[in-house]
Amino acid sequence: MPVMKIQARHPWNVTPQEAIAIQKALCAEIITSDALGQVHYVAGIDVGFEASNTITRAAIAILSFPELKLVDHVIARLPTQFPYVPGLLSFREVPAVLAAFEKLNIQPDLLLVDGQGIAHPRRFGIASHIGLLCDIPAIGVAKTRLIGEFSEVPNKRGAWSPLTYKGEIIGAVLRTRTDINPLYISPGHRISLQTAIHYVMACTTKFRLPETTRWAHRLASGKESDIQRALMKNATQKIFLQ
DNA sequence: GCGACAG
DNA sequence: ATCTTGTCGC
Repeated sequence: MPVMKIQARHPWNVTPQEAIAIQKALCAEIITSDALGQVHYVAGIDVGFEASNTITRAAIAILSFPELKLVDHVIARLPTQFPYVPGLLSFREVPAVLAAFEKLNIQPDLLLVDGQGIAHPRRFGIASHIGLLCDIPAIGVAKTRLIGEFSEVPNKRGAWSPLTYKGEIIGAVLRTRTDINPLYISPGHRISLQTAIHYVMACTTKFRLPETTRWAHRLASGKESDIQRALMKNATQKIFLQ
């Protein structure tokens, strides 16, 4: 039974120029201090494409926190209607993400989104956009850099270097594993950089990417066989305890 | 003008 | 993002 309904705040069938204007207007509402409660459920959000990019597929995986067990997952498919333009990623991917949100049976307390938060030319990356529209604390977790400068990160799990842009700290280059390339973390909405780093580390176990992201990625890739197995295993344990 | 450029 | 097998290394 769906538990979320997202209010439309602006159109999506817009020109790149209009999209930039929307970003500039909405970025004023982004909160980069901690405005979150207890975290019981963390969501991983990822997007993939099908049929020569004509279909956008969004996946959301909900994990219990801090156990990181998969407790819910949804997939939504929508026709793609915006091109990939660096800086305007959310206008291509978010419509499908919102459709997925409306299918969720559990409301997440924190979102880990593939892509940037405020580490964006207009401080309004996809994690900020999703966090604001859903009014849920959100963190941008990107595998590569969009903007900003940084110095080399110490080669040790948990170490990080500030990501700066025009004299401001907009994020962190975070080493989630020793000897592995770092991730680019930035607040999306209703969370500080320090707290964002804390939750990303808490969601990362033995791989480079957080478990939330890994589940969402598997879902967005279409390989659902082991996902169903994990859900069944979980359900079976619940029944066993009753 | 030239280079950079999340997914 | 996506097209895709084997393969190098811990």
